[in-house]
Amino acid sequence: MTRKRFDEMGCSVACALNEVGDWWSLLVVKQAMLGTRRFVDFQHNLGIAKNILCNRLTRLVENGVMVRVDVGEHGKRYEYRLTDKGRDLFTVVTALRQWSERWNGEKDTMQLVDRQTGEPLAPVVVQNQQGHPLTVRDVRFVDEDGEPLEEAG
Amino acid sequence: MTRKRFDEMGCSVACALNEVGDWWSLLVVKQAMLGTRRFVDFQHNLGIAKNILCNRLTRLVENGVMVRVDVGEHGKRYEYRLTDKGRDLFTVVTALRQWSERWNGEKDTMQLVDRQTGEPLAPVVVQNQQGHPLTVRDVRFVDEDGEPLEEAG
DNA sequence: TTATTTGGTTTCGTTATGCAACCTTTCTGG
DNA sequence: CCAGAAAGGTTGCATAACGAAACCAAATAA
Repeated sequence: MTRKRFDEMGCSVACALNEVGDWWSLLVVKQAMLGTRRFVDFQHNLGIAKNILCNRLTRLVENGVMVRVDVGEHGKRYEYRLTDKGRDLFTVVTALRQWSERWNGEKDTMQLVDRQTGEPLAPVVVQNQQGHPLTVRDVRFVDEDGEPLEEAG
Repeated sequence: MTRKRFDEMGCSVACALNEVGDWWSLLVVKQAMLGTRRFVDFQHNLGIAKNILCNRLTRLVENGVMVRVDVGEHGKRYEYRLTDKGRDLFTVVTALRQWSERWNGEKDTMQLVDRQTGEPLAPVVVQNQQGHPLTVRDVRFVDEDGEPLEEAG
């Protein structure tokens, strides 16, 4: 039995999870955002098994989230770097981090601050076009024609 | 070998992934945000195996993301509903959805709009205290004492 | 030139996932 | 009230993913 395909469910969330939805991928991306680029550094910082790391990096490269750059002077020695697509996951990672801190307490030894001001970041929120914050209760789910969706059942 | 514990890595992202980081959990949460509450409805809408769904719902309840409410008139018949903690994942799910739509195209038959105005949502962004958008390059990672972190290696 | 580091691959045992069958309790139609 | 269907699981089995450690070739450092 192969794992369920998430990229054919007609759901963009499922599609995203198909690329970064396993236990390790987002952690690798997060680590890359901290500046880690080398295989061994990912391995040591994350405590991940080498074969799993190898597999994840390969998949992230295949999906365009990271690129493998040959930095060897006389042969192969690699760096793994985030692409624009990968860097764009910053919102997701930050939202996840903040959610965890809100509900599970500060278990992180690390904090994110604005490089300019040194102040902590504002909470990530969903907003409408006017910049007004929205909760899940403030939105409606509509189909392509703008018709309301009633798919509770 | 048990799966790696993510809640003891001193990383809030890892801690979050420990709760909702498997393939299905976030999809269950997303489905609940669409209004789904019953076991069979989750099953049909997601196409998930019953034992996996059972396992995920149990874990989500254990982690306080959902609650199981007995709605049977003369016995047991359940509804699974999001808690405040679960609803707070709206930001994460929306960020993930938008990321997928930006980079993989519109593969979703569903759209989110502001219930009031009917307009599509604004992109979820990370901001500083003044409401200015920040990319990963605009932030610094500091430890508890505010000292810059250089953990690339 | 030898030792060490890097970036893997292989092997093997354990865990997770998917599918189908089955089971008990509750609701529905007549 | 009774038959049948539906809800909400559980169990068993087969396959896939994961984790730890051993091993290995190429590149670099000493």
